[in-house]
Amino acid sequence: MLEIYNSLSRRKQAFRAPDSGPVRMYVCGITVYDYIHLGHARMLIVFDLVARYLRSRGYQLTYVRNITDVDDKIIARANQNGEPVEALTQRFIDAMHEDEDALGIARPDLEPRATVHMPQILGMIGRLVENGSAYLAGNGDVYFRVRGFAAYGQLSGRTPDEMLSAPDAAADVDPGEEKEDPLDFALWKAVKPGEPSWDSPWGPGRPGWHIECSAMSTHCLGDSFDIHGGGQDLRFPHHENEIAQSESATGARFVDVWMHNGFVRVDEEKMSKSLGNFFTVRDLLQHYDAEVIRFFVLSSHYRSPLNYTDSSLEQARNGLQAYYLALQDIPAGGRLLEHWQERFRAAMDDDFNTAEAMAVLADLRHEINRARDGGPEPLADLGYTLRTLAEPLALLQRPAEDFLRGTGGGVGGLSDAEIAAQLAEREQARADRDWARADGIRDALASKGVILEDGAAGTSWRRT
RNA sequence: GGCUGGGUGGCAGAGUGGUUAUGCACCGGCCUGCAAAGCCGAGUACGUCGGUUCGAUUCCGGCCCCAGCCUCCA
Repeated sequence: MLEIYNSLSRRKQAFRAPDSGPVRMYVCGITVYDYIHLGHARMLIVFDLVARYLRSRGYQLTYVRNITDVDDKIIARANQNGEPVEALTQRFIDAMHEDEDALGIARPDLEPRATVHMPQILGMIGRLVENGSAYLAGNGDVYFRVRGFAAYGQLSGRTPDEMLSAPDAAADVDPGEEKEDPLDFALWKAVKPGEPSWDSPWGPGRPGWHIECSAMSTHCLGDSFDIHGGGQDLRFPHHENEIAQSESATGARFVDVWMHNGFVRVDEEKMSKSLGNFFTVRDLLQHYDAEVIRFFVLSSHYRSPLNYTDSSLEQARNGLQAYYLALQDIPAGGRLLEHWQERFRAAMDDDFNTAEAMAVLADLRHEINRARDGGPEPLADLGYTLRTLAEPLALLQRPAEDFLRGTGGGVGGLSDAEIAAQLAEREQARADRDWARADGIRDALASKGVILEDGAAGTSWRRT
């Protein structure tokens, strides 16, 4: 039985799929004004994992992940670049897709963009104004009346009064805002010079950040849906506000299960743009295979902080390499060994505990190596089982040679042909029992990142 | 100040009221011309002070420390 930790109830709960129709999942995606970094990648990988695992468990799933393509930062960046907003966002949407593809992240079923859902956004704001949940201020902004929503604070575990007692709470109201209450937040921002705008019943302007997700998620999935995900930092205020808006507009319970992934840290500090301590996916891919990055991300539980240090990806690479070494030359065919599946499933059913699940895969790998010397379970079955179980993790799906001989992201290394030539030369040296020369060639290759292994069936090689 | 979540062996990272997590690294042995990979084996843990218990890393309480949110942020 699958259990998922629900941020709303603050405990693990048995997952209940809808009585009919697919499981509906919405995840807050990327605000596109720059290249994605490892923190974004974690979110993308985690929910890709959730989607894949749900499907592997037999659920039908509709997975929606939005793209925020209008907001303060985007506008600021576009102005800074002297570039139209649409050009900027399209550029980084393309870049995001490239990075996703590289990381083996399957596209969600729907990828709605805020700027093409203005009718839905305006419709929801209209309903909120009509039923008194929101109001038009003198400055042309439309605000949501937080005090009018009794359940406000349920997700963040704070009452409105507690929020106001924060040290800097009074500073929440920016100059130019005309809120009835400091906690109120903008649904619609009146246009300012140099900003893109859309017509609305309240005058030209653009949507606030939170409303797009309420409008697009309910538009794509219905007033109520099953899972809503995003990074930990979105829990408040973004998701709290989504609940308030959506439920005030529809009168229905918005979301069943809220999932929040933990942060990536760098030397125990949050990785973020504002701290400047981030690594973009593109930079990392220059040095490491994408699967190594995925392996690293999945090595810890999705809710735990993931600490990135200099050796993190080295460790991950060595670890992943061992799996592919075990999978090398495994006979084709085979069938799924169910007792391994049970162990794996038990781990994954426990709130997607990939760390535990990967320990099962490590044991399985060990069993494969033992089976080569004749074990109780057939090699082909063990290999097939390992690959099959790793499917929802999107790991170990390539031919072993591809991974082991891949460029590893290294630039300027030896070509396959050059390596082959060196190997032939070394074979001759070995045949001549000229060990000094053979070892010299091996050392020279090693210094260029090529590892040789002499086996019964000849010498094999791989790149580090 | 309020609210979250944490403190596990050299590093990463699960888990459990009494029995080996797992991986990487390191050490010994086997294998190898020597290596590598693999196998076999060893070692190094559970922030701190109390409490409950026959027994706590695991439950309870205090304390210390860390990270995050309370403002844009995956």
